[in-house]
Amino acid sequence: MENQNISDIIESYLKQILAESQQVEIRRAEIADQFNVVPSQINYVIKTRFTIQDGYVVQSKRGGGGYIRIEKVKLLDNLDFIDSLVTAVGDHISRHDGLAVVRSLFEAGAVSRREVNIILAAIDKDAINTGDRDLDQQIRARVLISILNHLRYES
Amino acid sequence: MENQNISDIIESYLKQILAESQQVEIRRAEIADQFNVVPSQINYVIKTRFTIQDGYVVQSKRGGGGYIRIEKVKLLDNLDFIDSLVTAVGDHISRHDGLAVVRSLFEAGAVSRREVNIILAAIDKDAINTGDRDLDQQIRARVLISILNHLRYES
DNA sequence: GCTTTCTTGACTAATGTTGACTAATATTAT
DNA sequence: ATAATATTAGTCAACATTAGTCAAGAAAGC
Repeated sequence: MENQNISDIIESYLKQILAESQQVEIRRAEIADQFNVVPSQINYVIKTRFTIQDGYVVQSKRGGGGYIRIEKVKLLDNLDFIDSLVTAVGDHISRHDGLAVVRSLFEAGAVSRREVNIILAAIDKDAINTGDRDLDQQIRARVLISILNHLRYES
Repeated sequence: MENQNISDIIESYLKQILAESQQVEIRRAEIADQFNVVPSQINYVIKTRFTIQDGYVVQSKRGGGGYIRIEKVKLLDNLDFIDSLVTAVGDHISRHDGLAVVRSLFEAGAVSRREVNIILAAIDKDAINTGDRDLDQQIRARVLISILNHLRYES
């Protein structure tokens, strides 16, 4: 209770709203003003406390009428499995190893055969081909992890 | 939740009409007046929210009796649907336009909601993020086209 | 002390709004 | 018919309004 930093307080404030509502939509500058912090601190709070691992999905829009929307999502019970695959992918991955990850997903029943083909198309060598082999593997890793993260919850 | 900006409001207004009618025909100045904006804002709304990727075709005429007509097109009727999307994607595509393409796929019944999420995850900004925006758009285009091509074989 | 987390602000990016100018089409005058 | 004028829509660039990124420094934990 004591010695709470401002990020924790903002986190609590948002989660209090989310306890009664499926989602919360804010104007960044407004909340920053309300808690007397710089706007970018709101990004920090969201980035550190409202991740997909925590069960939150965040959307935003800039410009007039812009907003940040935090949505609470239902996490599936495959979390440990997804975690292990995310770890396996790491920050770069070859096509061959990527294939193995996707095959694991299929064998675990996490994705259908059609979905396998979509994922494979996304990480295909013709799709991701910058001419820089190392960069390709990094992009492939990010694409795969992004997909894995979306398989954590039902939308 | 509130649509704060006027462009969203005008978009909603037009789409509400399009929900019950195949097309809507407006006089630009009239709508601009109705929503208290400058006429060119109507062009902005149409350009950003009623693209072919979104499944709309826009025709207009100037001069006396001029009009802007927005027509909702049935993508399923188009046998070369995937082709048209591939063309629309081109050799580079923004996240915004990519989203529209995926939405079209879904509305055409070419992919399920689950598959939509997988594809969106694959072309997400966190997934494809080399630090070079141009390169990102190129990769996003290739990934999308790779997926589109695989969908062509499956269906 | 060293490491991690938090705070801050300068800079960047995306999106929306406005108005001056241009272009196309229709109507009217000659 | 042709030219002049009126009536529409289109383009573009400046400006406004939001959110995002990043890195430096401060504070807290160990």
